[in-house]
Amino acid sequence: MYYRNYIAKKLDMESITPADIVLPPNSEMGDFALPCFKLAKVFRKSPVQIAEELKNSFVIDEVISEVSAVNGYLNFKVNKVGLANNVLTRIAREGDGYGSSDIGKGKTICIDYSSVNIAKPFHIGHLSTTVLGGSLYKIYKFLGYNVVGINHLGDYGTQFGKLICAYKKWGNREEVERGGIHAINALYVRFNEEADEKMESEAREYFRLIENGDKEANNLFEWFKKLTLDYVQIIYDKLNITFDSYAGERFYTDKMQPVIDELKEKNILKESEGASIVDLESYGMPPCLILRSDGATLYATRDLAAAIYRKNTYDFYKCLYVVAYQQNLHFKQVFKVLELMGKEWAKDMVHVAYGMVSLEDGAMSTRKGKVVWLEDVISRCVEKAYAVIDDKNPDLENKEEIAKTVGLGAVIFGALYNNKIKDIVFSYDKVLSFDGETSVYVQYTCARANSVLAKYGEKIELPEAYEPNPQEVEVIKALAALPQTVLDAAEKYEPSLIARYAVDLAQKYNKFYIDCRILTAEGEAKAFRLSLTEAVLQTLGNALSLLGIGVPEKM
RNA sequence: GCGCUGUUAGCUCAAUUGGAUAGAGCGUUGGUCUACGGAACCAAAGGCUGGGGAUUCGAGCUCCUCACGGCGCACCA
Repeated sequence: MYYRNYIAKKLDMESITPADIVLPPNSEMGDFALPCFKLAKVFRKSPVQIAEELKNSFVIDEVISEVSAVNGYLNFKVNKVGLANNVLTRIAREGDGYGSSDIGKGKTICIDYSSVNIAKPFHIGHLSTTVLGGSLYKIYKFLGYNVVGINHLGDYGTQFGKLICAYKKWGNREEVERGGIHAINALYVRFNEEADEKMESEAREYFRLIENGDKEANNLFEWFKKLTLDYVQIIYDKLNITFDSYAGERFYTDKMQPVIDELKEKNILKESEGASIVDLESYGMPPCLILRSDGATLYATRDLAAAIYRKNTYDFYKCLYVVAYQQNLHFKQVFKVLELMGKEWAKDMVHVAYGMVSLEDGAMSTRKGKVVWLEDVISRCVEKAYAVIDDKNPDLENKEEIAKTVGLGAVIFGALYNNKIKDIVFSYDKVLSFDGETSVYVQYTCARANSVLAKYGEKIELPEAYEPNPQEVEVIKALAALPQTVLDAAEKYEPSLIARYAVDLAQKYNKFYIDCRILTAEGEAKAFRLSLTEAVLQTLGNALSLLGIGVPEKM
């Protein structure tokens, strides 16, 4: 942004703002450019002529070293010595904080993500919300926001009555202790396969018992809940995911009545076919169901209560829901109802929607056993990483640790590399591929950089007057782009921008690395290239850590 | 039927939000190889950006329309 501001200021014209300064397609043309087409109307001259005139009146200085006019574009080249110095000193000074900011100071962002269901194991479909939310959490923290990570547990509903019913009929304590969450899930699956009308009604009764505080039913439920949370915690630890609140659906049991009262009071609630709804027809949406005809609350009721509770508790600046696009309509309805209730903060609610995961032979189905468990994906990636390390670098210490960093990186990176809205067809071939645009490529680049620095082993001093060659400039420019990339990722709720940034920087460094000797270079070139290497290592590490991915020194 | 969303190289995806010659990875073909780590690098081939229209000096991006896929549309979450 610095250069854009500088150029715009220097041009000193009302109709030119820093946002008008663009980047040329390649750096031979220049480092920045001003398209003069819009100015053509203002000045009633051809863009070519305007560019030419601007070029002639522009005074070269110590920041901008060259100006040229090409086909209606005014192209600028910046002084590379200054550029390199600014970027490299800044990275050295800011270290792990390079790319961070304080724009979020004093603002709170709530992020609802992962939101596991009690008694259901993690499958590959839960990966997106978990790593997307986890990364947004880190990104906003990095930008100075106060962040509240919320795991909105799925801990309410008749399925828990079914589960208790199944457990009482077929289960026993040792089996569940031994089999953990998969044993619980098996009971639930069996219920859905075998239950008759009698069991269904028993299940409804058990659910009522939970609701009414029955001791036995609640003890069982709490036990299932604990087993689930212990189980997911292991996965969260591996994925570098943290939460500040586990207030789930049940937490809002006693917070829905006030919402219903408020809706009535504000005359928004309507009777329809025996149920209570908020009519959204004039907004082109189906009605939002608040109470079933039997008086029971619904999904939307709880989400309304949760939103209001979060606003009251955290006074958020924004409240994000990292949930698949399947629920687009649901969130549109809930947000609209909040607006109709007169909550001016309804505009701060954001549904961060992402694409669906399916398998190569179609949609996943727990009932049919067509499911890929996340823990299996993780262990296969780690095993593969171990095998490759063992093959290429058998004498390495901490091979297990490194394999974890590499394998888990691949799992996370694979889920974050593309635009979140794209659907994903899961395939083991893809997650287990460690070539090309992957976290492994980025980590490998870091390992190389580390290796160079370790061989040199002395303190590195950045030379002040070194004129970088074109390949070095490419790396410098890529390095400079991290702060803006982090801001963009936050603004668009899109961690993939950071993942792509990391690959881009790694590619540029690798190109430089192949063509330019570092340790055998002479004098200033050597010192500069070592500084560059240090900066790349630091910056790649910062980028990956925003995704929850670590960087091994060797691999 | 209505709404949301997607469609870019053989495959998986980018494209600085309307700018210059649409770029990467995988795959294919050919090359770099006694090294600062080959999990790398270079080169070639591969495109009417799903079709058609409109707006604009300029459209992969905006608008209209059609086609194909995904998701959703009242008592599940």
